[in-house]
Amino acid sequence: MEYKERLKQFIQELKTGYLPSVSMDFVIFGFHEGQLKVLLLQWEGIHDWLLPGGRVRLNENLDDAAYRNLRERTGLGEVFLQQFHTFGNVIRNTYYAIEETLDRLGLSPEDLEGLPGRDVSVGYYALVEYTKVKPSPDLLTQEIRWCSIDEVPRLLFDHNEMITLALKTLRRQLSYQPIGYNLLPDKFTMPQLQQLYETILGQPLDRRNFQKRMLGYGILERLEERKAIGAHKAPYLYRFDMASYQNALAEERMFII
Amino acid sequence: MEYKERLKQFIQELKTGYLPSVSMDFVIFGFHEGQLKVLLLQWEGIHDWLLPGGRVRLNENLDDAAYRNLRERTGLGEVFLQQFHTFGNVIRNTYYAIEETLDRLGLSPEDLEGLPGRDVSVGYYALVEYTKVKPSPDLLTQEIRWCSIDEVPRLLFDHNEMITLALKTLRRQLSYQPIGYNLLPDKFTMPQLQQLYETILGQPLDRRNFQKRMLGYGILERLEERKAIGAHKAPYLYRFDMASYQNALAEERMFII
DNA sequence: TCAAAAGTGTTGCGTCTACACCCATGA
DNA sequence: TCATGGGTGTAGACGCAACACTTTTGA
Repeated sequence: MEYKERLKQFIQELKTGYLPSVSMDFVIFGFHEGQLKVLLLQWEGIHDWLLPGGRVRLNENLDDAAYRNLRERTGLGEVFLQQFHTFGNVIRNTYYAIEETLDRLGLSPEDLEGLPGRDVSVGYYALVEYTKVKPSPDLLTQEIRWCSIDEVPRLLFDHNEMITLALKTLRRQLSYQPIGYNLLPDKFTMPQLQQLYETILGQPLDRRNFQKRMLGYGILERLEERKAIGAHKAPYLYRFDMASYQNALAEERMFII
Repeated sequence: MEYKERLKQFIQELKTGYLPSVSMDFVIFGFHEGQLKVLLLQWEGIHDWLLPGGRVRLNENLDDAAYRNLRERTGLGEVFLQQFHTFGNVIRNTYYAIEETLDRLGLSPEDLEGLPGRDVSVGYYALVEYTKVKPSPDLLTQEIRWCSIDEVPRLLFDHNEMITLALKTLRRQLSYQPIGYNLLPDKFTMPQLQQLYETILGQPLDRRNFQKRMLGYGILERLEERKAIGAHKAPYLYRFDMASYQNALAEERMFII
């Protein structure tokens, strides 16, 4: 069985080229059609979904590994990527027992000999621009796709928990840094930005106050008009003023919503 | 040389009983005489200081390992303990080169064979009540002691960076949770609490406003008087009302200072 | 000309800040 | 009785939240 061979080869590589007992998992957020989405994938031979993950090379910095793995999955280099928690429960698998998972993969415990029985996994969350992402499956992956945040199915291992915590962190983070620009196209309208905030926070916001506050931070640059969207007044386009933006970040200014 | 033998035995244990390539380090905060302190230790044979650390047993949850290690160092069980970052740079050693450190320990690189060349280290910070701590050195440790936060010397590895980030996290955390009670004795006065906050935040606070706010949170219980401290009006004693406190935490109420 | 969405300004309330006086105590 | 520190109340500033009308556009 060719797939099984590939799998074994993959495991062999794990034993030699990567840090044992350390892995990483990614909660990759995207925003599309008014919905917050996460990137999920499916291993071959298993019909359940899980978060994309990765491992650290022997001579690679942890954060570098994160960027590398993310690039391998999404094709994106320049993204917001941040550690949010390290998960280290022995039984991180709350859905299927490990044995059952192995069985479905067509493996026996002997195949894993020499690997530590468990990983400590560093959780990262990423904010990416939905349209720029080209999900690319790897050796083990059968399918990879976006899933709306409130339609996430039961995932393998502790990955549901990871998403929950990542979202919680993101919401909190939103008060410290204007994160929006990672999730939106270069040029966007104020209603789009507001919708993003409302989606992440899960609550409606006052249109006028929102605009006032956002402009008050002095990190947005207004461009010319934009028409298009139907029978309404055309909203302005904005762009993040990166200089002021970096400045604000450096000063650790608060962005309370 | 007996010490070297112990060291080798210790390393042997590492190879078999613990997760390879994962370690943890602790920034243990205490508060005493108006100063914020951290617990530092010194390895035998090396005159430099470093943070207490630990490793994870093969079958042990990460957080359990943290509590175990902390207990082994401080004798304390019930403390505030929280992950703040995972450090994974290949060269986490910014002071001495690893070789030099080995040399001072009387080891050669061969002694480490079989161990991965580097660790990913999960940083935890702890808030403990200064007077309750009984620092207990381990096999490798020569001395262990409290050090005022602004007199921390250059530490081995990336441990200075860890303290900096832990403190930053603590300051930020202070706005989300009233952390004070972990650092103070059961009964404390308002000026004591204020001093704690001022010390952690590194800025003076208005006495009246501070008291108003703290009482406003409804998590403090006022007790009878207290005399003692010199030729002044005796301040009230307070105690955290644990029920309301837990309640407030659960609601994720903000505690802005 | 109407419906739907976007742009903008003002008012009021509540909250935080700044500030001063009285009280208790030991020397 | 005085110096030192602790307890408390109030007035003003500020910021945020609530809110309504006008503009644009396509149907």
